[in-house]
Amino acid sequence: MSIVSEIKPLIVTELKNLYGKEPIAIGFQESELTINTTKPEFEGDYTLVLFSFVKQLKKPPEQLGAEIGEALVKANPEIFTAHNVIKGFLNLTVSDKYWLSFLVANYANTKFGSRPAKGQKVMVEYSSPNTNKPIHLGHLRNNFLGWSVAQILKQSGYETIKSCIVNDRGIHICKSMIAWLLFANGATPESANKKGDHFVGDYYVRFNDEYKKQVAELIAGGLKKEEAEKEAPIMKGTQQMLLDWENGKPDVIALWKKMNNWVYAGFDVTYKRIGSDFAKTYYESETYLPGKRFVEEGLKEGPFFKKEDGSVWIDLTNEGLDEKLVLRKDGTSVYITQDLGLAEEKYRDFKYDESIYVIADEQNYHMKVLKLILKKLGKPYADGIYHLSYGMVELPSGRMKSREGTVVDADELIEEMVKVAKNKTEELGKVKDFAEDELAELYDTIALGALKFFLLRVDPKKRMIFNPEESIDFHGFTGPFVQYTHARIKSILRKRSGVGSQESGVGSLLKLEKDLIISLEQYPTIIEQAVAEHNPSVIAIYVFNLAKSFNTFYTEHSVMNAESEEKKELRLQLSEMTANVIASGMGLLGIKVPERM
RNA sequence: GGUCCCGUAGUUCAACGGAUAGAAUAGGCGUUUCCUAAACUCUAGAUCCAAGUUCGAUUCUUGGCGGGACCA
Repeated sequence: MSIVSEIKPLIVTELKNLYGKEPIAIGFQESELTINTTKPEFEGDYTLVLFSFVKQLKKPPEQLGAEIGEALVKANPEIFTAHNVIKGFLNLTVSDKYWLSFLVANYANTKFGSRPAKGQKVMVEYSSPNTNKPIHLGHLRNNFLGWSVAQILKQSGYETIKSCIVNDRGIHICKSMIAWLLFANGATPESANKKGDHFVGDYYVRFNDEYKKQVAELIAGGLKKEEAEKEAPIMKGTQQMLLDWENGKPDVIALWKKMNNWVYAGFDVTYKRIGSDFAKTYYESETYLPGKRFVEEGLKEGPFFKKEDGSVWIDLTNEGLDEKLVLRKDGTSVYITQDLGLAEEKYRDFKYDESIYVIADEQNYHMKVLKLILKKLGKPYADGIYHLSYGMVELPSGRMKSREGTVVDADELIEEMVKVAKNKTEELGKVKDFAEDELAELYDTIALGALKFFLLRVDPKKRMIFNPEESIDFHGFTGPFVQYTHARIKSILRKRSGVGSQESGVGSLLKLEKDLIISLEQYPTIIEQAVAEHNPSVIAIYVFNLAKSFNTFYTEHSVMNAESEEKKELRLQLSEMTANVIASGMGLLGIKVPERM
């Protein structure tokens, strides 16, 4: 229960008491009330916007505000101590007593903001890599988002199932395979001393180089560009390999398994490092056939229909879209075919209430179609499908392009960040007594904290720009800033001797103390917002503001050398609760907070 | 050709239709015999354009201009 949700019914009650009998006022709804935190330049804590009542009650806002304010203070002296009206805004001051009792009740509660189980199941599908290349920056945004959203839901009382669909089949992996056959001479990740995903990715690049070369040669030999692209031997070989794969040719299957396993071994290392985990992993090689069956079954009952050439379609013109192809004329599946099958399979496996797909916004149309088709088929789980659409990560120079070699590799980026964390830490020299493994852990915590915070602090829906230089910054609106605040608080708390009394015995609060409590009090509301919007950035922004609020307080007022024992106790409670909320909020983002740094 | 998304300080991001549009960073001025200066304080700086709805528009509507994505 937050203060705002506590205030609202009180206001409704007073509105009814004051104006309920007037014929014009039919009813006052909590949902119609606009309550904001009061802007710092005005006196008060929370503000009721009066304009919506002005018309209804035909009273000037000043009079209206005065009447409501007076009635509220009179009826709830424990909560409100003062009010004032400026223009159309009623500013209410909440009593220090209220804030103090809130603090005493919650400062030691490390679960503050968590909710009891709701009995609802949510699947979160995220990460979903291709097996032909290593994880890059764009995947990182996906991974961090998916993990964080799942964590936020989990702490809000939902049962969550994290899943991943691996795109392990198709032309792309065949390209890596054929390049390996042609150029590797039997090399392996071990023999090349390379991470498996990078190793396989290199052959994908190698394929493209060779392909380009062959195309150029053919064009020089007189072929048109289109023909050359079709006729290049390496491409023909790849297409043959894809057919062989579908027909289950043993040596192709064996090679495919071998190379995919190299990739998985590489992915595992990265996943472990960034903290991604999955309760269930699906593989496209296993879901594309059920996808076809799914369509074939739907064909019997409509709404799928077959055209003369044998291709299968669904008509979405009534929904404002076109006819969509769901099975090619040769019976092979298209992208959406396997997604239909997978949706069915996921529901059968877990009977979810909601199924979140963390997928880039270039798939908006695709996901819309997927949901529409399932709805049209009358699937009970269709409404529960939610596309968590996120914007692409771009470089200052524009979109990352693998062909131009501008893709930011995840492993390299993390290494780079760790290096910067190490240099900076050594330069400051605050943890010289740390053992080597403690140091390594700290560098990882800071590096990943910076990276995760950077990618999660922006509204997922928005495209974002990654500037390599700025992103590595550890100052300002960054993960390390928040981590540092936490470490400083912990440093204070370590100095505390014994257990303080529950009641601090302080009667009133200073401005900065109160600001901090108000900020702390908003944490549960912020989580609710993050849940409703499927948006971790509100937590990142909140936790940053909280840290800033503490830092301002910290420089102004001493905790251990407070003016009195009572003040000291109060500030210890404030510090402890701030540390708890920071740790909790950062935890929701998948970011660790150090005891020292 | 059709559908969708986005335009806010130099830059990267905020702002349920609410008060003088917030931060961070880069720039300028300061703070360390006192709990960690990866911090804090002060300063300067922005809503793409034009209409409309509204007591009130960065937010909603329409039309431009600019950028991006997708579909056939």
